[in-house]
Amino acid sequence: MTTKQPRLADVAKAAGVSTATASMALNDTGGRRIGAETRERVRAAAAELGYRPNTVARGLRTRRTQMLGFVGDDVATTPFAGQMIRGAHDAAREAGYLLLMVDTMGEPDETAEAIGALQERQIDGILLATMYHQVLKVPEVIGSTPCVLLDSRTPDGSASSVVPDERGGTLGALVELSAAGHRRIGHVTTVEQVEARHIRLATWREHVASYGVDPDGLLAEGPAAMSSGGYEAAMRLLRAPDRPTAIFCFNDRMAVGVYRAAAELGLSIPDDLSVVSYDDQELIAPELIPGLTSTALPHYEMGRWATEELLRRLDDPEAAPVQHLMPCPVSRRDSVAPPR
Amino acid sequence: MTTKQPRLADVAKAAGVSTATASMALNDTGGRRIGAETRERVRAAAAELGYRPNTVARGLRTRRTQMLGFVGDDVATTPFAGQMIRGAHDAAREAGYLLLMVDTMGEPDETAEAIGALQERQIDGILLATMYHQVLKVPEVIGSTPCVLLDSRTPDGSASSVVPDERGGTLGALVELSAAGHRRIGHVTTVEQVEARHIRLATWREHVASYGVDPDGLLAEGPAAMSSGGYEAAMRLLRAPDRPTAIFCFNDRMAVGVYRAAAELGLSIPDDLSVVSYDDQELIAPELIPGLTSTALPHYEMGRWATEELLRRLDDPEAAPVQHLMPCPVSRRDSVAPPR
DNA sequence: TTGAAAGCGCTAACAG
DNA sequence: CTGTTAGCGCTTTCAA
Repeated sequence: MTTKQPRLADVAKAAGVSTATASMALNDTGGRRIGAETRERVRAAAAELGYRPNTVARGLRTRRTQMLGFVGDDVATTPFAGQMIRGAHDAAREAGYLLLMVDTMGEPDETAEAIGALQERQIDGILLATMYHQVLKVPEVIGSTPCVLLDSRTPDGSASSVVPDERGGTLGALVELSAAGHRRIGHVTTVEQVEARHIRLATWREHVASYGVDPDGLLAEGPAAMSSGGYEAAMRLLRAPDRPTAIFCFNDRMAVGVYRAAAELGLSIPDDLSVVSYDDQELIAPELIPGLTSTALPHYEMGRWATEELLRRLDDPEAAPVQHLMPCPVSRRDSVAPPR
Repeated sequence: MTTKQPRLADVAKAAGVSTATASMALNDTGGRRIGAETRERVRAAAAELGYRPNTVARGLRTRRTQMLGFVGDDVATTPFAGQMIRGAHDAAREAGYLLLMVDTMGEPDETAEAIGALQERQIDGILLATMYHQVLKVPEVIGSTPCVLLDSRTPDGSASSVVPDERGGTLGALVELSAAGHRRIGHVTTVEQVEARHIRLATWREHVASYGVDPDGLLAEGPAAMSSGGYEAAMRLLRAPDRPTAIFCFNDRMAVGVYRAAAELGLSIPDDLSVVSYDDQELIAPELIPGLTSTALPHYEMGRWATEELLRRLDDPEAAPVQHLMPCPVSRRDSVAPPR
C-alpha cells in the first residue's frame, strides 16, 4: 500500500484554502495575514495527511536548500574526523540543516571537483575541513559560495577559520609538569614539518628557557606515525648523561614509544619520569598504564564553531571574516609526579 | 566581481539553439536526435560560460536528486565508522551520487526524524548503518524509499543488507592457531549480548570440540570496552591448572588485556602463548608487540556493497532483497607460534 | 485576511 | 534533427 506523498495542494484542499495561504500558515510567514483559526485548520490538515514539504521545490524557489557541504581531506582514516563531523552535524541539525559530505583523500583536484559537485546541488555554504592543522588557500572555484575553514586557515585571513590554540594547549601540558616541580623538561617531536610541530616546539622552547634551562640537548625527534618514532627519540633523551625528569610528547602515539623506552630502561612512570602529551586520543591516552595526561584537540567544538560561523555568514555575507582559536583542554591522568 | 551563474538558457542562446536541444545535447539524452555538430557547439558554449547544471531544478523535474541518505547510529565515536562511510562515499561518487549524512546517536526517535529530514530532501535512497552488527527492524517511516541495511539485517529478510561473515572470520582466526598445532584454544569473550559474541562463541565452541577438546573451562568473559576486561578474563584462564596454549579474543581491546596478563605471568607471546583476535583495529593490532594476528571487519567493503546494492535497487525497486555476508580477512602478524 | 497567478531552472512530451 | 510548451511543488508578489 504505497500511498502517494501529499503535496501542499492536497493540504490546502483539505483545509479549504489556497496553496498560498497553506504555505504561509505552515511557515509562519507573510506577517499577520493568516487568521489564527485558519492556521490551525491548515496545520491540522497537514498533520492529518502526514504532509512533508518537498524541499527541492522549495529550494528552487527560495534558492536555499538547507544543506551545507562538508569537504574533508581524509574522513576515513583519521580518528579525529568523527568528532569534527559530529560537531558540524549537530550544529547544522539544530538549525535545520543537513550535511552533504565529500572526502577528497587530500587530492587538490578532488577538492575542486567536490566543491563543484556541491555547488551544483545548490548547497547554502561549505565547510572546508582538514584533518590536521594547516595553512592553505581557498580554491578559486569556491567563487562566492560562503565558506569556513575547519582546522586550517588562510595565509591572509580572507576566510573565516577555526584552528586549535596549539600554544595555549602546549602551555597547559607544560604547566602540569612545571607545577609539579619539573625544570628539565624534554621534548619528543615529529620530523614532519607541520604547523603543530612548529608551534608546540617553539612554545616548549620558550617555556623551558623561561626557567633558565637550555632546550638544546633536551630535544629529540622521530616520525610520529608509529610509536617506534617516539621510542627511539626517548631512548636518545633518556640515555643522555643529564636526562630530563619529564618529557612532553608531540602526540600520544609517540608517547606510547616513550612509555616503552622508559620501561626498557627500568624507569617507572611517573616516579622516575613524568610524561605529558598532545591529542588525548581515546584509544591511547586512557588505555596506557599509567593513564597519560594529554592535551585534547577540540575537534567537536571546532566543528560546531565552524558551522555556526558559516550559518552566521549566510545571513550576513559581508561580515568580516574571523579567525578563531579554540582552546585545548588538558585531560589530567596519572603520568605526572614531582621529580625525585 | 560576482558574476551570475549561467543558466541553461544562457548556454542555449550562446549556442543558438533552444533550451530543449541544449539540455539533450549536454545530457546525451533523447536518442540520436541531436546532430554531432550541434552537440559540440552546445558543449563548447557550456564550457565557455562555465555552466553547471542546477540539480535542484533538475531534481524537481526528474524526481531524482542524485543524493543518498546515510543514517548512522554513531558516526563520531566509532573508529570503524570512517571506513564504512568512505566505502559508501566512494561507491556513491563513482556513480555520480553524494551522501547526505545524519547521525542518530543511537536514538530510535532520532532515526525516524532523520529519515523524515532526508525524505523531505528527496534523497533517492537510504543507507541505514549501524556501528556494530545487529538485527533490527526498518522503521515504518521509511515507506517506499529504497533502503539497504549496513552492518545489520532484518529478522525477516525484507530488506537488502550486508553484515560481516563472523563465522568465516572466526574460523579464519582459529585456523591460524590450529594450523600451528594448537588444540587447547581458549576464548576470551565479551559479556555484552551482541550478535558478534554469539556467532564467534558458537564457532569457537564448535571448532575446539571438533578436536575433541572440551570448551568448558577454556572460556572466560569480561566487558569488552576496556582492556581490563580482557586482562581479568585472561588471568582466570592462564592461572588454571591446565591452561590453554592459545587464546582467541573477542576483539583487539580485550587482546591488549590478554597481552598484559601474559606479561604479568611471565608468559611470552607467541612462544608460551599464541593469541589471535578480531577487529584488526588500526591503532591496536599492529602496534602491540608482537604484532597481533587479527581478523578484520570489512567495513569499507560493506559500505561499498550496500551502496552498490542500493543503486541497483533504484533501477529495479522490485528486485528481491538480498542478504549479503562479507568475508572477513585475517591480518597475519607475529602473535602465533606452535605450542611447546 | 485571502486567492490567483507567475515563475524558480530544468526535462520531456509533442509538434514540426 | 530541432523548437515550443507544459509542468515538477513550492513561495511570493499582486489584486481583491
